[in-house]
Amino acid sequence: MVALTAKARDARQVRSDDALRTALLSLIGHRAYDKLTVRDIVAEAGVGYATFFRHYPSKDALLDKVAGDELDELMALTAPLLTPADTRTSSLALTAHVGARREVWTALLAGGAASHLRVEFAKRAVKVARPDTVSPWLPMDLGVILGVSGTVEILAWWLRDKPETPSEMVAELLDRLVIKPAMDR
Amino acid sequence: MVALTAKARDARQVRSDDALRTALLSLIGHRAYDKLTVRDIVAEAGVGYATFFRHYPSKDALLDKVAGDELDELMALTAPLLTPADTRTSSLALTAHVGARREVWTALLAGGAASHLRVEFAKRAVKVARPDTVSPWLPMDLGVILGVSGTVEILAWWLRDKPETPSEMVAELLDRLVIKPAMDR
Amino acid sequence: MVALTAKARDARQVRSDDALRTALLSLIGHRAYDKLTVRDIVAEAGVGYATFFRHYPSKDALLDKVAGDELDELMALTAPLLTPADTRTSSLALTAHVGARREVWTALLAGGAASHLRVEFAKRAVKVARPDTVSPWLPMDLGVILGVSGTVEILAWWLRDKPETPSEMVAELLDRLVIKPAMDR
Amino acid sequence: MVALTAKARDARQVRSDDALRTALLSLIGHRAYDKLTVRDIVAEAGVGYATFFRHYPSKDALLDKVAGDELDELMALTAPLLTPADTRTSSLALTAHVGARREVWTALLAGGAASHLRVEFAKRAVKVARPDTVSPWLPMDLGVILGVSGTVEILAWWLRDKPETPSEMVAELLDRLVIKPAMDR
DNA sequence: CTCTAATCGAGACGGTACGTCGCGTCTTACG
DNA sequence: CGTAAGACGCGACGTACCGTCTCGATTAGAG
Repeated sequence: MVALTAKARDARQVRSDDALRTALLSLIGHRAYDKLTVRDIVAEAGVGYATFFRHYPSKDALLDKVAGDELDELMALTAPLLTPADTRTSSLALTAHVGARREVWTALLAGGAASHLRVEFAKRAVKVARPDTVSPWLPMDLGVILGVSGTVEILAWWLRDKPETPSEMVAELLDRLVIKPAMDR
Repeated sequence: MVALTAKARDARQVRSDDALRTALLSLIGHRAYDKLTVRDIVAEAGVGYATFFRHYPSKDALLDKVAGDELDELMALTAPLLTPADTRTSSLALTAHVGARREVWTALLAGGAASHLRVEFAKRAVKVARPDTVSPWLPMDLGVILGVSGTVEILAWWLRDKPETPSEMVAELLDRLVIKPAMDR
Repeated sequence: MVALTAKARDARQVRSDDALRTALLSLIGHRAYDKLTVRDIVAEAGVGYATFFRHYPSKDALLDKVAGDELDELMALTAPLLTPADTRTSSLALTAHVGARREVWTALLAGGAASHLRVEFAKRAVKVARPDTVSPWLPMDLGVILGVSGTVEILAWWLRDKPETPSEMVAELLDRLVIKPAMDR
Repeated sequence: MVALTAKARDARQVRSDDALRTALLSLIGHRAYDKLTVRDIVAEAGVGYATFFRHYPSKDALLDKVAGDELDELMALTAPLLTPADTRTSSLALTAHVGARREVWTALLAGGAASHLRVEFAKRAVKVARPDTVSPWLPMDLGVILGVSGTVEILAWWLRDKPETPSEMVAELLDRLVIKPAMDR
């Protein structure tokens, strides 16, 4: 049995935290992230103003947390599959997951949050990047940047402009335009 | 016959406008764009606060103007060269020009202005995009998005992380990672 | 049963409000009211700028409140005494009270606030004016105007030019020059 | 032949000056004096903005000039008639003159300019005040103040509230309520 | 009847104060 | 006795006028 050392959190804390995260995602779907105020969020969450700051030091911190969790889930699914031999499987896993959580990802990629997402995405991508996954002539840091950027742009285009496109076709585009070019030798 | 160059403006207007644009570029190099206030800009420009709004309705409008002008110059040089047959020439023209105006582009690509630049860039790119410059299997709007995004990311990486890289090598990367994949059939 | 004295307000509100009112009175003594800025007042009060507007919609509103309260107190003392038979008692009550609160009244009557005071004074005077207190040949509204105006002028002259004059003598002047002429038949 | 010594002014100056004075009087009839901007006045006058300041150092200066001229005319007519023996003649001259220039005086007495008028009026009144025109028990400066104030109030009431009242009746009120009480011994 | 200097219109400019808004802290009263 | 409600200090916003100034265009009136 594992002694759950860390933080045994008050039930109310969990409730407030959930409310805040849900409220952010809900609001970001209808309004630009930077036109959103902390007061909007707490009103939507049905939570006291000061309570927000007991959970997050700023609006950005909440966004980073929400986006970060979502990205962690995504990375856990796709990164292990990423081998030079079969990039298609990884691409498909990615688009399938995003397609399944469409609402959340639409909110994150629209409404001005995309740039925050990009940063969080890049942080995680550098951790899993291995030298053998990019071509020798391509500096690895640039490879990561382009991989993240291309992925974000394709997903945003998909969810924003062509939501009917099946995830397999998006995976194909992702593989062909972003992954493959970086692995070409 | 005198070539009446459009609007003959008061000399003071020109002076203030120049001061504002220069100030923005100068400040953006040292501080994040969104941590910049209009008051910072006018202080740097040595111009009265209200004068800012006589020239631009907002901080964003000034940035868009500055970035837009720079982009217009860039597009004028590179777009005419963009043919499917010889994309390398166009890439080289682009990186050479950016390298020549290194300070300005460094300022625009660092400091949080990159997302604004991306938007302005895309506006101009859709105007020059022709069906024969992207593959049939690639929706043209997505092609433009990825072209712009990839270009911005590579330039930002170059100027920020590897300023010593010769422009020819950057052009090679640009061509291979961004242009070619979109033209592949 | 607890006598709930109307609106039980936050202690901070009371503190800020007091500070603002005191600051206005203090500043108005040294500088013309219309040369006074809201920023001056909040600086004197040791209160944030925005806080001013959380209490009053404008500088005038604060003055009207301060002057109004002072006038309410004055009217409560003098109006009941105002009978055609014995106007002297009323006049004396008035000058005695003003003399007792000399600093406040000096501030209100000097420094350009007199015209505001006049208006507030008139509002209250019309409420207590009774037909039998002015002569038949004198329209009552004009009677009120002249009564108020004359009173204000005499008080201002007293406090500004002849502060040593005893209140009894001022009451005599007030009665003879302002009250009596309007009651003469 | 009269040698026009003084300033032989440029015809354009005279035109601009007239336009400004007329514009002020015209505007003051419809809007409160202190809600009036210099730009409003020059727009109404059809005169350039800077031109205003070539004629008057401030908005107040223009008002004082306009009001002052009007008062000079009034004083020239009424002051000579002011004798203890026959104050009625003087009162009548005053109300008759104001009635004849009704529009101008209405503008000056309404619209917040009354307090400026009061000051200018008082300046002129102290110059013509003679000891024998006020009672011994009444300090002369207070006599002047009350005379001016009462006159202004009565005129304002007349023009604002009871414009149909014949000037003779106003003169009667003025004499009985303002002049006589100050001369009573 | 011309020429020249005064005057003008137009309006940009540096300032100052306005009143609003949102932030993040801190207090207060209530349940 | 903890928490929501919200007052507060702060500081940027964008607006409105102020009074100064620069700029050509025009126009009076002296020669």
